Amino acid sequence: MTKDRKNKQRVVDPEVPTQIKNPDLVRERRRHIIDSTVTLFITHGYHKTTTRMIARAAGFSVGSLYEYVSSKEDLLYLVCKTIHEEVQKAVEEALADSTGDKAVLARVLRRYFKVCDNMADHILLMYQVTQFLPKKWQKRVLTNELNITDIFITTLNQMSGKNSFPVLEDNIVNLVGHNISVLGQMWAFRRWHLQKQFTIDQYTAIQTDFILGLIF
Amino acid sequence: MTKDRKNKQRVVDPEVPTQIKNPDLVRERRRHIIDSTVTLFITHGYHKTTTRMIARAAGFSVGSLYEYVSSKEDLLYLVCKTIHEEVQKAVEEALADSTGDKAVLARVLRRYFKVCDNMADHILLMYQVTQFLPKKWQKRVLTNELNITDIFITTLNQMSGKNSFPVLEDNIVNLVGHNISVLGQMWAFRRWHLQKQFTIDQYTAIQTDFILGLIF
DNA sequence: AAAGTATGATTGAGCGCTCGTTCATATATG
DNA sequence: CATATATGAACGAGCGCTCAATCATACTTT
Repeated sequence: MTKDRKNKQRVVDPEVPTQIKNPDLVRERRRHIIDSTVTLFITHGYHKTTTRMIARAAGFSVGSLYEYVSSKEDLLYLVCKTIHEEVQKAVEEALADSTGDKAVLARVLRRYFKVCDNMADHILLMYQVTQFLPKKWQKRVLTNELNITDIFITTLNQMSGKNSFPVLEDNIVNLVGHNISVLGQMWAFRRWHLQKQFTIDQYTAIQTDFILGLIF
Repeated sequence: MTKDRKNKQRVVDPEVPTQIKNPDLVRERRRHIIDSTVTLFITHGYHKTTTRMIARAAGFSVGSLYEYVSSKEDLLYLVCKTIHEEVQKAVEEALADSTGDKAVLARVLRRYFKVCDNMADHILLMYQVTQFLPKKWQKRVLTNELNITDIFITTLNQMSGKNSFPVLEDNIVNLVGHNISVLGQMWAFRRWHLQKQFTIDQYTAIQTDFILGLIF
């Protein structure tokens, strides 16, 4: 045997897998693996999900799995990144054509809370799992996570002073943006408790009053 | 010897350790172990903290460690429980003599946010780590966690209609209670980002306006 | 006081096991 | 035959946890 295991040669960039030639195949299967993994992570968490489970769920052998993904950590990164992109995209769609008056802002909020409700599992997963990423990747993902707050902040800044909107000072804008994104995500966190008392629509309605109250 | 290892006699209730006789000693050392563990969990997280690290940090051997604690999971439970009690106690103190007017509520909020700032690491740890508890214990801890929201809800209910307070409907009280506890804890979550723009005092001031705005 | 004994407390090498990862081999494709 | 892809047994690092052995101290006995 005398294999020298010392030339570890670990793949550093998580984007690049090992040896399979057909790039379309790779893309498709990676996507498939990520989807399977997300489901497993949601139900069992990161640490209790083994690579064997992942392989099985995706319909591969462990060996094949490692043709498409360079490590479990890599997979974790991909999962975080994918979920974030989905959430970000959904939020951006919800905020489309968001120049307007009070009623428009209310609609934006309604859509955003809806997104948080639909993607609750994913949002929760991101919060739980980001902490296990290596610091450098963590930063990349977390920076993105904050972007959702920033989306609201820039949106509010655009609205400020126009139509029926009062001119908002920076502090207020920042905090309102923060509160919006947080109160949405808190629905994901505390859903099971809150659902005993509110539907998502009621929650949305009251929180909207709440937020509009601060602005007007 | 011919010891029959079969009489496993595992301790079920996490409160009860194994064989050391002096109960005061046990209490004191447990406390010491828990404190050391909290620090380790905060810096490394639950899974990356090994029992060997814990023993070392507490100044024991692994063997001794297991005289005071029946398993790593047990220790996790104790950590969660302890932190929760500390937070709960701090919050209750902050809400002492909370019958009064607008100004009193404002003071209560100020105190609460202060607690969240002081105990930020602990609050964060609880959120991160509860998920690794066995389900049955999870419920016990999480139920408690929600108590903090409930403290605000009952406090608000007591204030409702008295002094300068308007009569608040149930829905509003519930949601305001929820928002208060959440916005405080969010300071712990997003401290590093928020601190770039706000001091805890500024944050408190604006959020207080925010919350009072909804009530009045 | 000295020697003997019983008991509580401490230790750390090592057991059993899990799980991420690899690689020699098999199979499919062209 | 050559090349691309798939497989899962085997590896070994690392972990939680145990327990026979050792130390420390108090209590008895002579």
